[in-house]
Amino acid sequence: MTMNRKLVLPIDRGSPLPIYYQLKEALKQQIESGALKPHERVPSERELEEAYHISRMTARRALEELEAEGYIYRAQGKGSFVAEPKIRQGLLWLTSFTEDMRERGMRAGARVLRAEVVSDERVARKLGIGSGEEFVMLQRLRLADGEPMALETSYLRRRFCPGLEGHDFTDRSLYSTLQEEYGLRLGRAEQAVEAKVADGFEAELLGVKPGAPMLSMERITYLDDGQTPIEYVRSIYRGDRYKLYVELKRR
Amino acid sequence: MTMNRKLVLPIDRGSPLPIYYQLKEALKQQIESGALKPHERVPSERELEEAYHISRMTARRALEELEAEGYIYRAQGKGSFVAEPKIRQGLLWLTSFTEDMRERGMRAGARVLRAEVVSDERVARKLGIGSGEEFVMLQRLRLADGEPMALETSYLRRRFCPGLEGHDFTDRSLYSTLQEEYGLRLGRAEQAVEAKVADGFEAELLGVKPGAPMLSMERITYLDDGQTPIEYVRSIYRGDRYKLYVELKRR
DNA sequence: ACGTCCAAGTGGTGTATACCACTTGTCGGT
DNA sequence: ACCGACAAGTGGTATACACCACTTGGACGT
Repeated sequence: MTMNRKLVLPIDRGSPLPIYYQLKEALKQQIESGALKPHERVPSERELEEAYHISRMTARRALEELEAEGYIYRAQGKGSFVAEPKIRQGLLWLTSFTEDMRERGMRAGARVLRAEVVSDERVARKLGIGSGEEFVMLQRLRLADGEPMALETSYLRRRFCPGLEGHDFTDRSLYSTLQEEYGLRLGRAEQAVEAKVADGFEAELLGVKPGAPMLSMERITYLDDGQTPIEYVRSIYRGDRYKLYVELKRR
Repeated sequence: MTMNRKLVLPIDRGSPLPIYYQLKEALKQQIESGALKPHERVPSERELEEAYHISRMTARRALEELEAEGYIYRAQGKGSFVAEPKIRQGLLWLTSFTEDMRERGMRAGARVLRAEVVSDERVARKLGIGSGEEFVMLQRLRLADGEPMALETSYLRRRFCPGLEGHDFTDRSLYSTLQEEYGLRLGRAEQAVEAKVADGFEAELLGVKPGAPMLSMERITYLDDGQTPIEYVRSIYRGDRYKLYVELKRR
């Protein structure tokens, strides 16, 4: 194809956003919208260089990042091509239950079981903080499309979010409340995933039989400074409704 | 610190390996050996430039890749620093069982249960290829420190590795055999993780009770062109011995 | 003694250039 | 008709340079 419909992508040299980033996002949008189809050729480094009057290294950087994010694949001597739509990554990203369900095409909901101030030595130890500290403990039955999906128990350090226990989290995202009401921005988390079987309490709440397979997750969340622990969560998901999807790369 | 013990890393300009790669691997080795400790400063881009008479962009590329692999973290205006091991170990990579167990500090082993040529329509459909294609099916009981850990069933496209079924994979890594004997380099994989309970067959082999919790994984592996499927694997891990540790980042 | 400012050092972005390895199609000779 | 050589185009590596944003610590003034 030499017809080369030019794809007039909006690159703004005055923007505070880097050029390679603007170019990357523009191409990404072209791919996600379907304007560029899987296995279709994407402009080469030198074509981009000429089209936007940028240096090849800048064009290259945009393409490199698109490759790293799985949007395109590249082959020496051949060119760069649109990759097949990948499975959305459930692992790797720190998201709330609400965001997770939306990505899976389901509607998130909750039934608040407990919301109170507690002290808990075990939790304090997990977070590596003094055992005297108080937590806001929030236990919710999480629903997806109205059906039970998971039992989620969060412990938040009260000194960072006093009064949190007074909010109603039936229809409200915990993470957006932390951000908007308390100015707390989350940065990263350490999560452990393991298989369990449902005990009587969990089975009753989640509508499965005792002994049914469950995915159990334990998470420690840190603020965006990367080192201040803010939350400990233990979640148990129905094994028949919940899978994790991961894209793995070779090191 | 200006004392600057020089860390004479071996960089060979005549080598077919790229300079940035040699530098990256050398620094990686320094970190893994403990010569560079967590949160310790690693040489800056300009220091590396001068020390090895390479350009800054080359030094930069080595550091960028180390950051992407979780070995270091970088901060504008401050420098580059060694990351804590748990960060690195929490990043998921496409690895073999052998490599995974080594990271966990255990010794990997295997008992080969089946190694034969088969056709399987369901597997072909998973890989998105023609249903007539033959596979080399390899089923192994995987051991960690001599104890059963997982049951692993791999299907490899026979046209890419004819005769693979003749090898003995008791002590041999499947992935290194693919690389060394057939020149097949793996690039990426899509993996699904879910909770299951052990059936009678699995329980017997793995030494757990029927109904015990298990982590089940399904993986499709692609060659390093990013689009040619080469392998379908189904693994089932003992829930009492195997957990996933993941480092989550905020998007 | 205290604060302000600034220079030096760091990583981040961008340009311009060169050569290499690999793929593909074409032109030309046999 | 075949095949080899070659040119053109692609991504991969490397150099050298310039300027920016940000952090830190020390010099300087008050």
